[in-house]
Amino acid sequence: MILPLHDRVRDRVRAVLADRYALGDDAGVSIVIEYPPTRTLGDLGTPVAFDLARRLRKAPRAIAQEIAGALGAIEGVARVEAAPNGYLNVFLDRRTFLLSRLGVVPGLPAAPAHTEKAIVEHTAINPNKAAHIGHVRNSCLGDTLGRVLRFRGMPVEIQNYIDDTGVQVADVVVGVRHLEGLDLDGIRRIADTTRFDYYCWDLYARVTEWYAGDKARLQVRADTLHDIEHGTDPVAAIAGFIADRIVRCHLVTMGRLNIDYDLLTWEGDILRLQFWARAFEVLKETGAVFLQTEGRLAGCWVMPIEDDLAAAGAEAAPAAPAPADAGPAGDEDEQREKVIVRSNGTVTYVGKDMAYQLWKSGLLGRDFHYRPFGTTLDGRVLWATTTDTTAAEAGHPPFGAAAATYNVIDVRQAYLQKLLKQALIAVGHPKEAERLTHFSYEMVALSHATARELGYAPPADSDEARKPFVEVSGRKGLGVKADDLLDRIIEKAQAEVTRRNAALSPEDRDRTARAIGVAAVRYFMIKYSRTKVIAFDIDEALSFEGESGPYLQYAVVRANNIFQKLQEREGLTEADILRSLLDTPAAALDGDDGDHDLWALVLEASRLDDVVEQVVRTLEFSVLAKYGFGLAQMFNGLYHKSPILNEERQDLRRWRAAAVGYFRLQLARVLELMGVHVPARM
RNA sequence: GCGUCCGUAGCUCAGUUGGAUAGAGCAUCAGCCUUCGAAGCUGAGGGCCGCAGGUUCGAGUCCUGCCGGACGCACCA
Repeated sequence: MILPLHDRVRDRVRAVLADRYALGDDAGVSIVIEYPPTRTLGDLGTPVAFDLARRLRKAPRAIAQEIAGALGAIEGVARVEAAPNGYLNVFLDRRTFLLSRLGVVPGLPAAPAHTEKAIVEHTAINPNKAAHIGHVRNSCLGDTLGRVLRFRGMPVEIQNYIDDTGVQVADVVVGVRHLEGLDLDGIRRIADTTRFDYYCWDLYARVTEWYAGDKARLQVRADTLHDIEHGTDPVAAIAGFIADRIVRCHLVTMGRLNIDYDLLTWEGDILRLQFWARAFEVLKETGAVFLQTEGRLAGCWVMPIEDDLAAAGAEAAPAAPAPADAGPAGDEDEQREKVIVRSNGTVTYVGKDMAYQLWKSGLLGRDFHYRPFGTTLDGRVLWATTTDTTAAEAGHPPFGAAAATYNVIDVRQAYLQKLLKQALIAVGHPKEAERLTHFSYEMVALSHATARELGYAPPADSDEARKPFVEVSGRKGLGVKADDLLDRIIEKAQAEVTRRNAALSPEDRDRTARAIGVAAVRYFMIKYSRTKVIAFDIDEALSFEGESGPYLQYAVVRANNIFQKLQEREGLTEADILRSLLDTPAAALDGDDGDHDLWALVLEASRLDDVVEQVVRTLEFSVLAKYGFGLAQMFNGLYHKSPILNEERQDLRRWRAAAVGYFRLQLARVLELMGVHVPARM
């Protein structure tokens, strides 16, 4: 870990600036710590002298030289140099650095842990059909976010929102009852004997077609929705059954990817427990919403939309809204408004979301009841909300009321998420709004090749054919199901594992193939910027070569093998080697022969904490993916160039082994952050 | 119309709060398995960083305009 050294260097430079140039903390000089492009130039560097050049009317190089001369000794630093171009470069004490990273000698104290809780909401798949590739992107990002926050010491609560009362579930209920003519027992038999999420996937597509055949049939949907909302059986019972079973399918699918949750929040409970009613009171009391009495929205409770939402006014435009009374001139609806409660008295999706968000931020003054729903991947109770007061209340951890909330939802929801934030401000909680983050990401589409493979080729002369990718459509049933993708990639991994490791037991082969498949899928989902549309190509995702999850795993497996062989052949453990380093000259690490690659690996491996900080700051996981890949690349280069087992010089092999030991520790951590396990062999 | 995002090598993409010679993977070509596992390594070719201005000691990165593309702006969720 490198950040404590950043801080130490930065503090010392700051002290020199204050001392020598009378530039205190209020002078606004930011001391940026970077990494010089090569290790011969230094290990850490700062361009601070460039910043000061104008202010001090001096050449950057001269300033850098002055600072370097005034710094004095810094613990853990071998020397500081002013580069000819004005950079101030820091060379670390390599031996001490590596030994302290490995715990052989005491290191710097760890940063204090965060204590505030964060809620991460992700997945939130409509419980009416199988998960597809787009959902996988959401869940992988959300799960990684949770892991990254926890890595920094923050308690995290992962929630999965279940929309069990919307039209999507209603549509499948319509299919069950009107297309299939089934009752609850009938659908239960099917659920018990088939891939139920796949069954519903197809049924849902058929219902969509059925509606298209005669618009009058939409009345059936409306009636079904009404029955679900009012708990009228048998419709409500069937809807409840479907949602429950599909959610369990989703949990299994996500579990295959090492993704799980602490709490399932059911939308139905938000309504039944009057969360909305309470939120509505708050919204009315604070004037955040008001009853529109005229115009086309007459009879609706609406929220005025802030200017900066509609038009990107850079300035705050104080007191712009001034709702209601004035009544904007006639039909010109200058003042834009968002309907929260429809004229028929029902609440919109945004309203429900506001109630949910108020609860998440601890501002609602109500709580759910909780029931055990299942078991998490690590054997804890997976909780779900409930209205049932007699359910097992005891023993559940406190839920909700987080200091920070992250909503992982695709970019198309940006507008609504912004409204949500605005609502928090409107009810008097700007701080909570500040700490509400919409973690947005772009869509997953299909490459033309993959769409063709799935039997969907847009007509050659159509607009679709000219686009760079083909859109996924859940309604038409067009898309790659998450489980199909996983099945295929694991099957392929298994063939590869079998070819390479004939002696492996079937169980080990299976486990290994699953680990590799997960790595391939999860790395693929992480390696692109979240602002980029992924044109999903099945062959590309299935590839295990080059920049891929398995490449990272393979590097760790190789490193593990070295230590295994050391143990087998010479009875040496990593601990033995580390102990022996205390009185071994560190020429190998110091690069006395002009080769700094071993040290470069150590320094790069230590950057994980710095990378994680950047990841959290930018919410950009491609940074983590690239870091892991680059680290693995450095190791692989060294692996071919600098042998350990076959190295005769004791000092060389020991320091190489120590560096590799640190490398595998750090890369394994990177993989863990991605939710990827390292198999014993592959 | 308004807003958000994207445009970097043949293809797919990185590029850290502006910094040192713009980097990977795939594809192509040439090499490397008797030496810790070749899911690997080494090397080569391939770039008006969409275009034009501006700010700066310094711009792929920030600002303005334009061009091209995606998405959003419902009494749908």
